[in-house]
Amino acid sequence: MLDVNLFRHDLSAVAAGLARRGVTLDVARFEALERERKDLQTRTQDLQAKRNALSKQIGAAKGKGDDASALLAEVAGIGDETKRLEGELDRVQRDVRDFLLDLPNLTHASTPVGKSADDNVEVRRWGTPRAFDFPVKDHTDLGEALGLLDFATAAKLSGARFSFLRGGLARLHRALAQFMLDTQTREHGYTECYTPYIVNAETLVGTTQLPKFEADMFSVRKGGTEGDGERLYLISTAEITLTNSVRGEILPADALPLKLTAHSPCFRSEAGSYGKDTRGMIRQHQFDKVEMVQIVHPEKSYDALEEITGHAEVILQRLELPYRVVALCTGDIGFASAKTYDLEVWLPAQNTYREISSCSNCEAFQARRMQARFRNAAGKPELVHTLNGSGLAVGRTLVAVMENYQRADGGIDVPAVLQPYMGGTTVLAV
RNA sequence: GGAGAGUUGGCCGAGUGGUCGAAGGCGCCUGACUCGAAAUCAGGUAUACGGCAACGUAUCAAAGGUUCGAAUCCUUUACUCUCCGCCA
Repeated sequence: MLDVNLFRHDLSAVAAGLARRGVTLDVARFEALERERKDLQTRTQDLQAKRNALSKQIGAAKGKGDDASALLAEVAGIGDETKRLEGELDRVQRDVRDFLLDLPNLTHASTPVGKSADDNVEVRRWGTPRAFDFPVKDHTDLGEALGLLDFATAAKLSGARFSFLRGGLARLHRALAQFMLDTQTREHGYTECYTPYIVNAETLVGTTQLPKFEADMFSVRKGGTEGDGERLYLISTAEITLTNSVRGEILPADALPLKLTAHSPCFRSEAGSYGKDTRGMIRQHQFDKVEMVQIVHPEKSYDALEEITGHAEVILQRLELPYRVVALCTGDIGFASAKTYDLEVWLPAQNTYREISSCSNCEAFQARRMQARFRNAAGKPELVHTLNGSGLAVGRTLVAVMENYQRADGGIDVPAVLQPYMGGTTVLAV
């Protein structure tokens, strides 16, 4: 959520900022809402002040044993009018909030301006795609031929866009997650967390999945589908739980930066993505991810973005997977982010780089929704900045390992850094 | 699932209808004292919104209700704790 004071003081600047994203700000609507809010607030508060003053006099009079009936007569009628105004004020304040909740973050000056993913800007490349002297297979063919990847069984159990792994591939999947977590916790100073996978609506508002993106979430009801209990949601990323862990908190300054990581499943309904990446494990309703979150001092957040991106890159480097870093343009960047780097890994079967990590600086956008603050040098609460980055998406990393490490005989070599996690296994053999 | 007790400021804790945004303590900040520190003493110390300001309004888990007036009374919800049951 953007700062309402920015709207009040420099509406045209906000409109210009949002225009960079291709979002048109309804200036007239905001101005109308604000006018109404101001008018209602002034009138309501005047009336409340009058009522409070009279009520105090009644109290004082009764305390002295005086007759208060004249005062009571005077205050009669104020009550109903106050209540009516309070209701209207409440309504218009909700409208203002809803208006703000619907708008994306302003992008950072360094975020390239563009309309779509085509306008993203490559920042750097690492590694050289391997030259194959045999026809490459994609991970689906490789996995199914090995009998380790089974989409038919997954479909029987759950439907499309789920996968069922067996044997060495299931273990390789686990090895990847372990390796990622170990690297981030031992070498980069993150605290490992285990978090709930089911969260309430308020949590999702904090990290901006609600109210705008409910269609992308899976939800359940307390008390079963028949119940009318509270609706809860399956997390689409551990960013949700890690970031919301500081919701409503005022952190001491020396608690920053707070660096958290978690390995979790992620559940995405991906409504509207039909037809894209229908084959294989690229786009699934359920996948695992190791997520990194940093809660930082506002002045440090852009340094932290470079750092967190580097932390994700280390994983790909250790796995010796070629990748490139892309700065997302204003037309492709996420709702809450001011600046985002995507890491794209080389997939030989697709002969292209595909997203495997996304590292974002949300500045105070999430913090404002969450009221996540720290006590600054002046002793005053100030909003923190929040960052998140995948370190990495485990399922897509598995895909990248399978395709980049495939052998002519259809087997898959185990990357050296993963072998200790695989009991010394060096190859998933035919 | 059943029974009971709770939820007040950064923290502890008082407050059962009126001048209570809230006693007292701790912590923190400023000043005095000191060569300096400790101790002591004095003052200060929530957040948001409106207003140039004075000041006003709201907030005592959340929502609703009663009342001229609610931290205080009523209803519902959430959470915490204790005991019983069940369970990995």
